[in-house]
Amino acid sequence: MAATPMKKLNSPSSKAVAAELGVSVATISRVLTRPDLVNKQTRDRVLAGIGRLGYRPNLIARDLRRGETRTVLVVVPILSVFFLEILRGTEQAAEELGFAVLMGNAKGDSRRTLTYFDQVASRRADGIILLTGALPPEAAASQKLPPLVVAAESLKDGGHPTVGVDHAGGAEEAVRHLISLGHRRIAHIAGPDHVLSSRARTNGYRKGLRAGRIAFDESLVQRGNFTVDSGEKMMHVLMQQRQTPTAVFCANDEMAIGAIRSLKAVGLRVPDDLSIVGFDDQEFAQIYDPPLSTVHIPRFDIGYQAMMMLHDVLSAQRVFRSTVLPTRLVTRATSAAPRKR
Amino acid sequence: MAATPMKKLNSPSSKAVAAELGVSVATISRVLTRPDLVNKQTRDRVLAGIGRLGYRPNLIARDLRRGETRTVLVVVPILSVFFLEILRGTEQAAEELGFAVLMGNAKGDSRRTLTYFDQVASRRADGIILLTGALPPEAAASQKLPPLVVAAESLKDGGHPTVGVDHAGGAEEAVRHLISLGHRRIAHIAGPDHVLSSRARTNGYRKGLRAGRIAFDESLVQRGNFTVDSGEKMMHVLMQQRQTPTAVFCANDEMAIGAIRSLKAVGLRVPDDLSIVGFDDQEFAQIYDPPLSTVHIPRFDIGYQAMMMLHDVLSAQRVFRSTVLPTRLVTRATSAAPRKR
DNA sequence: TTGAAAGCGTTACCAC
DNA sequence: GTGGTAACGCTTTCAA
Repeated sequence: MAATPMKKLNSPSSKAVAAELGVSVATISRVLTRPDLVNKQTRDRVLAGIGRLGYRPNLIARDLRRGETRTVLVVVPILSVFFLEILRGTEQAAEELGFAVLMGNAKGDSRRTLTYFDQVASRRADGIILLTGALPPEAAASQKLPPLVVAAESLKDGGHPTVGVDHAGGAEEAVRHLISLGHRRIAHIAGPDHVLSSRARTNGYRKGLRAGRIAFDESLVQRGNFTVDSGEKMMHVLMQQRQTPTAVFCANDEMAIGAIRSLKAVGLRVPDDLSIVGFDDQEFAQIYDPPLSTVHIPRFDIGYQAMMMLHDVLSAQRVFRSTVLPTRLVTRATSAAPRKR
Repeated sequence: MAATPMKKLNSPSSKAVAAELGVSVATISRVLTRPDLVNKQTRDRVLAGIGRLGYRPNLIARDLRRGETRTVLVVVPILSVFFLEILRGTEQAAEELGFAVLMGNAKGDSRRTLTYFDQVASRRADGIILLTGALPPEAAASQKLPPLVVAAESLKDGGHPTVGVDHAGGAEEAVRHLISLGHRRIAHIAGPDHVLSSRARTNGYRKGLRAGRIAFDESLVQRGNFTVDSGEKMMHVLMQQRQTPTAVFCANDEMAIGAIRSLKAVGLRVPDDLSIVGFDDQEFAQIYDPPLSTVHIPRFDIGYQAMMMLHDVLSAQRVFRSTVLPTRLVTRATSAAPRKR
């Protein structure tokens, strides 16, 4: 046990270093920011002094002077795995651009998002990446929005730069996959109707059926709420129908797992008796038993692109580039040809 | 599609507001920070003006003046689910204390941790919560450490304030649980030897055996590396022994799942044929089929306590309080009495 | 190539 | 109760 490691760290100011070395503070600053402007001799002397004295420029003072923080705020609706990989992407891009990333958690409360808008109004960050899907209603009206990029939801929010995901396309691909395996009675456990991505996935489901010339059958779609439990329940409902499905496309991975659980409970096996496909490709999808066929969302890219786009917004005056990223079907062990009768 | 929502937001300075209202900047500042010091009439007038003009104090300037940022930096070794709940706890405490939380990702590179130390040397944050388990070797030597709390690993790093977890206690409880069910041949799939928490869990395992008067049998412990695959492999090894175990205590949940997978592959059932207990209580543990018996780590509390402790460190000069938080066994569906012979 | 000095937008001390 | 003003530590003209 050391004596007192918690030394109050009094890193010196540029003034102190300047005095010590007999140069001006301007020179110190230049050595750090525009070294080419200063004579090699003095430069080396200053550099040495900085090292010896352990000088660190006060970034707060620099930010104040420069009027920018080179920091962005990423606001997530809730702290969940889903956003982790997005965050990684944002971080990566931020690092490349020399930005720092601050994370804000709205905790499902749109008013908390407003608090974060305030952070940039207060100059703690230069801009915001919104992963909350929608602008808080209170803000939508306001004229004074911070530099903003909306990501992960392909909402049409009146022309903000957006990084979206092709939910419909992914859903369609999943259904086509099932069809190509030979399925005809393909059910759908949908997500909440008010979630835009959820709606898009249902649209994709219908489009997939149409492509396979399969009539849409209302009794084959049930609506869950993205939880394992709701998936389990809806699967149960589906199995009560007169004609049971041979495959189910679920709007997310949790519900897919619920569906499988429901099937296992009555002694049915996946994919032997029924095929299941999820959506999201969450981490547990490949760990699960059996490993889940699902639609992969390019989460890293979402984060990366959003950061890059925000950077554009920040440097240029106004940018309207928006992107929709493609999804990708990952076939694992829960989808197979239907049982022959 | 609106015309141009990306208005450059020119929030006015206190000087501008002061001029507009015919008061001094000092008054503006006081209204915001010590409202009791100013006459109710002027206060109301200023407040109204602030609202009308959309004034936001520049926090950067305030920080510079005050010499603190009321921001802490949480450094995670990697961006994984495990740290999510810890972060939630830190955030909660930070909010209660009026602090902001910045997250840094060391990406498994101890030198990157040093970069984050620099952030506080540069006054972007007041202190650091280290979730990386250990101080970077380069820093351990240095005298100039930032205000620091080490969390989630109960390392003895020369007297830094620490929020630890009782890994050994949790492991012991898991083993006692297995014993109480009637198991006698209890194997252990350990984690990497260089990870302190992993060693502590193995110690707990031995302690549990001792408590049950069961002789330690070296052939019953295999070392994995915390991945699903390693768990699978080690379980396979275990089943090659002359005398196979009836239960296995795994040092984390991933390896527990690997173990179960290995068993299923050879037609053995959990918990009918073998009991499995994991450690960590990750999210997927309760989703898995069958739901995993495991040792819960109070992640939220770790984060919460660490933030509170850092606050202490920041306000008092030097504090040496350290805490070890208890774990809790969660029995789900992978542990049961051994098969009768 | 270097230094002096004016700010950046606050806060807090000192007068009044 | 309120105003004037000197810092906080930096960057960036402008002169020399």
